[in-house]
Amino acid sequence: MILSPKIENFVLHCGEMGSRWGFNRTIGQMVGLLVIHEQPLTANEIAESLKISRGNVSMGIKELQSWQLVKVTHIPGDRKEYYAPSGSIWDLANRVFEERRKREIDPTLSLLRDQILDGPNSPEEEYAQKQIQAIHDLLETVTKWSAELQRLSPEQLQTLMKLGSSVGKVIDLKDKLLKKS
Amino acid sequence: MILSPKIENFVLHCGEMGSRWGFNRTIGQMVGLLVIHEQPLTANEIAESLKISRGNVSMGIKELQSWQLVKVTHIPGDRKEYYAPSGSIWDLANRVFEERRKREIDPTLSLLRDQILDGPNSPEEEYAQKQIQAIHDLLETVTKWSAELQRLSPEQLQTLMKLGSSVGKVIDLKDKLLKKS
DNA sequence: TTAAAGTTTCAATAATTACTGAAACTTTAG
DNA sequence: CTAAAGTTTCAGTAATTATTGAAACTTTAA
Repeated sequence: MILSPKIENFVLHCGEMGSRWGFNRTIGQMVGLLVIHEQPLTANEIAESLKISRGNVSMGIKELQSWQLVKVTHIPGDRKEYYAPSGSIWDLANRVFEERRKREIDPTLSLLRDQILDGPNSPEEEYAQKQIQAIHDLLETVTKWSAELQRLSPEQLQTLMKLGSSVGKVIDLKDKLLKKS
Repeated sequence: MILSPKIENFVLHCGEMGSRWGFNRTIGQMVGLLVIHEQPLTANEIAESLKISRGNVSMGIKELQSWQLVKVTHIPGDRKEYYAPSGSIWDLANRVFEERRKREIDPTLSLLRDQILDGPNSPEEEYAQKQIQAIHDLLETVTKWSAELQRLSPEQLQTLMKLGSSVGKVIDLKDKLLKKS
C-alpha cells in the first residue's frame, strides 16, 4: 500500500485541511485516502498507508461513522471489514455540512430561543435583546435554507448551481412580476 | 464591568462555540461581549469582564482585526482605544463566512487545480483524477456562490431569504421566466 | 470449544494550542 | 525631553487534544 507521489500529496493535504473541516489531521487523511481509492480498504491498509497506529484508525473510523462518511463492505470469504466513502463527493460534502450545522448552529439557536423567551431583565438588556434576536433570526434562516438544499432533487440542484452569477437577475425579475400581478 | 447573568451566559456560550466558529474560546467570548454591549469597550474593560489577562486581549484583538470583525473608536479627550463590532450581525456573519472560505476552501482549490493540470500519471490514477475533478468542481461552485451572495443588495438578499422554504420555487421561477422571453 | 483473526478500548504520553505576566515598546501631554 | 498612560510582544507554562500500543474483547472456522 505505497501511495504514488500525487496521491500522497492529496492525502497529506486533506490531513492539513482536516482540522479546518471539523475533524483532526488523521481523520482528514483517512477521508482523503478513501475518496481517492477506487477499492475499499481494510483498517490495516489504512494504518499502513498513513503510517499511523491500528488503534488510531479504529477511533478514526468510529468518528467517520458518526459523521456518516464511511460505509463498511465485506468481500465474500474474507473476514476483514473493508471501508469506503458512503457516497459521492456531493453526498459527503452534504453530510459534513449538515453535521457542522448541528454542531455549530443548533446549540446556539437553542440557547438564544431560551434567552428570547426570558425577555430583557433590565433597561441595559434592551439592546442585548435586540442583538440576540438578530443573531437568532440569522441562524434560523441559515438552518431553513440548509434543510431546503437537502430536499432538492439532483436535477434541481444542478439547475440552482448553474444559476450562479444570475441569482440577482432572477430575483429582480420576480419582483417585477409581482408588481404586475 | 460586571455582567448580568443573562449576558454572562450569552458570552460564555459564545466562548464555547468560538472554537467551532474558527477562533478560540477567548476570542469567541470577546466577540460575544462586543456584540451584546451597545457601547464600545476598552481592552481593559474586556480583560476585566472576561477575567483574562491584558496580553490575551491584545492578541485577541489583533486576531479579530485580521478577521475584520472589530473597529477601533476614540472618545475625544480620552487616549484609550475603544473597540466595537465592525458592523451589523449580518456583516459579521458575512465576514466570518468569507474568511472561513479563504481558509477552508481556497488552499484546497489551488492544490487541486495543480493536480488536474498534472493529469493522471498512471492507470491507477485515472479514478483519482476523476475524484479530484469532482471535488474541484464542487468547491468552485461553492466559491462562486459565496461571491455572488456578497454581491447581492440587502433588498435582494431579503427577498432571497424570505423565499426560504422553497428554493425549488426559485428554480421554477427561472424556468417560467426563460420560457416567456 | 478453542485458537486464530480481527476489532476496540483506554491509560500513558506526545504534540499542539492557548494564556499569563513581565518587559519592551509607543504615544502624547506638559 | 521625560514621565505617565497606554499597547504589544513573547518566553514560559498551563490546558487541551491527538496518538500509540498493549490488553481486552468479539467473531468465526474447524
